[in-house]
Order: sequence, then C-alpha cells, then structure tokens
Amino acid sequence: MVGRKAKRDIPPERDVRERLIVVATELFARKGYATATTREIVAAAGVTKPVLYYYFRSKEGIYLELMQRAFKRFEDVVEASITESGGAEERLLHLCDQVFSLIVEKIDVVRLMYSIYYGPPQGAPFFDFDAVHLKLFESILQIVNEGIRKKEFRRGNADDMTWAILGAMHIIMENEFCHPELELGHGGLERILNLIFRGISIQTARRGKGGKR
Amino acid sequence: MVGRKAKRDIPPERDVRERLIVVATELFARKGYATATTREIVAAAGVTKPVLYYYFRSKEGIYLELMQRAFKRFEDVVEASITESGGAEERLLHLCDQVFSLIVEKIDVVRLMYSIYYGPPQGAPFFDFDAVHLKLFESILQIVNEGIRKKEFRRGNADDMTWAILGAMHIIMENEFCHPELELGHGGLERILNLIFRGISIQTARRGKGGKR
DNA sequence: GTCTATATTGAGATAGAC
DNA sequence: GTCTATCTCAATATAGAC
Repeated sequence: MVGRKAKRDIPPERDVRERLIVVATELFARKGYATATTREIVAAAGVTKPVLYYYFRSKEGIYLELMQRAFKRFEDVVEASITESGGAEERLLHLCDQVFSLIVEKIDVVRLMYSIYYGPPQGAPFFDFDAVHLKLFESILQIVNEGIRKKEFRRGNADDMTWAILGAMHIIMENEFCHPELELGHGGLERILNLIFRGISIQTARRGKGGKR
Repeated sequence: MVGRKAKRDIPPERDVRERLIVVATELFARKGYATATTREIVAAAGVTKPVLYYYFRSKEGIYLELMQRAFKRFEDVVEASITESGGAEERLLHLCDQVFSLIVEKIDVVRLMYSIYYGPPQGAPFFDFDAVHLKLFESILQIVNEGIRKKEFRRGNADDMTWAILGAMHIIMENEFCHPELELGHGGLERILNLIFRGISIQTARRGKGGKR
C-alpha cells in the first residue's frame, strides 16, 4: 500500500477542477459575480487560492467556463426540439416543458445568467446572452408560424404570440427563483400555456375582423 | 450684491441632495449596487465624498431613500386603479398601461429593483420588493375575479390568469430593458394582452369541460 | 499541484480645517 | 456644507517554497 507515489490520493471526492466549477456556480448565483470572492470559492471547494488560478487563470476564466457549459446544454435541448412532430400546441408545451426542466436542473446558472442579462454586468466579463434568448425565441416562433400555417392558430402577429408564450415561461421561471413555495412548476406552466391558447375571456359575437394585428 | 452671506449661491443647478439621488439611481441601475462606487456618485454629482455622507449617512442610506421614493409612486398608481370603472378587459388594459408608464418613467429604479429582486442582493441592504410585487398581483387578481363573477371571463383558476397577464407585463418590461429598439412598448403590451384575452388557438368543438382547474 | 505569505489596489468611511 | 487628506479593510492576484 505504501511506496507507490501518491497520485490517486489527491482528489478526495471529485476532481478538484470540477468541485471549483460547482461551488463557483453556486456562489456566483447566490451572491453575484462581484460579491462572491475567490476566497469564498476556494474555501468552499476545500483548496487554496493558487489552485483556482492554476486551473482557470482568473476569476473571469472560471465564470466564462461555467457559462459556456450551461449554454451548450441549452443549445442541445432546443435543437432536439425542432425535429419533434405533433400539433403546434403539443410541440410548444413539450418545448417549454423541456426548457423548464433544464432550468430547474441548472437553476444556479440560470439565476446568474438572468441577473446579469437583465441586470447590471456586476463587473462580469461579456457573455452573449442574447444568443441564448434569440435561440429560444426563434424556436418558439417557428412552431407558432407552423401552427398558423396549419390553421391551428389564428392568423395574426406571430411575434406577439411568441412573446405571450415567452411571458408564461418567464413568469414561471421567476416564480421558481423567488417563490418556489408556490410550486407553479411544470403543472403551472402547462395550465398557463393552455390559458394562452384558449384565451381567458368568454368569446362574444363581436369577432369579425379576423386575427390580423 | 456683495456683503450678503452667500446662501442662495450654493446650489448651482438643483439642490445638491436631489442631484445625488438622481445620479446614484442612474449609476446603481447601470453598474449595480456593489459595483457603483461612492467615488463615482459624488464625482457625477460634482461634489466630494463627505457631502454624500453628510446627507445620507452611508451608501446604504442613499440606496434605501431612492427605493422608498419610487415605491411610493408605484403604490399611488396601483391604488388609483382600484377605483376605476369599466369592464374587466378594459380595466386590466388600463392598469397595465398605467404601470408600464411608470416603469418607463422610472426605468432606472425599476432596473435596479428588478436586478436585486430576481438576482443576488449584491450587498445591498434589504428592501421589501415582495410587497411591490404582491401589490400588483393582488390588484390584477381582483379585477380578474370580478371579470369571472360578471361572466366576462371564463370560470377557472384566477391565479393562473393573473400569472398570464403578469407574464405579458414582464416580457414587455424586459424588452424595454434589453431590446428597446424592438419598440414593443404600450402598443405591444395591449396587443399581447388582447391575445391572452382571446387566445391564440382557433377554437374547435372540443370544448365542453368548462374552464375549471 | 498545492501550499504560505505577501504585493497591490481600491473600496467605504471619517477627522478636522474652512 | 463642503473641502483635503487619510484611515481601515478586503479584494484580486502572485512569488516562491515544497
């Protein structure tokens, strides 16, 4: 047992590099990029500062790496959805559900993305969040347009319909951040989307102008 | 002209205190609470550090004051809306429009609120944003419930309907933050709300279960 | 690869003159 | 009320031993 140069002894649980990514994500999400310090990160990972600088070169380095990883996963989910079959409602429900699952899985990274995209950059280096948002918008828009073409959806402004659906996604996501005790979650998302599909008003006879604009 | 003790000479443009509030709001919104420094704030207001500490005691002090001011304005708008008359759709459109106007007017404070409510606190002192959010939720919910009672809206989960409407508000607000060039604005908000009232799907004959659940 | 110890910078806050 | 000058603390980052 003795004698062999210690080499497989070093990583106590997971790889040190991996542990750093995990705790950095958690701390950036909870305290913000600027406020979470490298001291805290290395302390939480059970190592010392130079280890972080050895693996990631800088605070910005570890931030960019954890962002890129999460973005990759998101791209995979969205791109898988564009080959789905079924009606427009069904496909939209499925896409939103899949995206929401990823959001719940990667809740820390999403919080961080969210706060930097909609809030001040907090001194964090640039990351192209618009690309993430645009990717989601366009995949929803595409399904909406197919729904209109197949006469499942009313004729009208497909962008507005996409915004309404994204609004449901966002409100559910924001509740997952700030009021998880409400437990809207997957069920709430489905109910709200169905509400948007059907409308909340009782339809009167005054409809005659079609759905344009 | 001379001889009189300089007293009305001191404020060059507006009151110094007021100028500090304005530039602090702008800087907190753009750079975040933690990142915006007291150095920058006083420099932008054309004064020196001790002036800020003289009027507001601390960085936290000026932050809390500007938040409280904006919250007061918001409360006024929402409370004015609960005495409005008209149909549920009309009242919801009006309330959302009024709130959106205030958001545009106070865009800097709203950005700051938003980023601290949904993001990490950035070291900022506690402020009860939930009270703001709850106030808006409940005034919408009240109108929705009246709509259901008066048979203008379908029977169903009034909370879900409120979330759908809030989703529209949020998505419009978020676009005002990040993509003002899209100019969704007031018109977009009205279009999306109408979409939610009417629904985006073409109604088929399969409806028989009412709106319960 | 990982440590201890330290360099360096810039933040919030204040003392004391005017 | 407003200034100049300064205190104190904590952050990122690194040098150099092991």
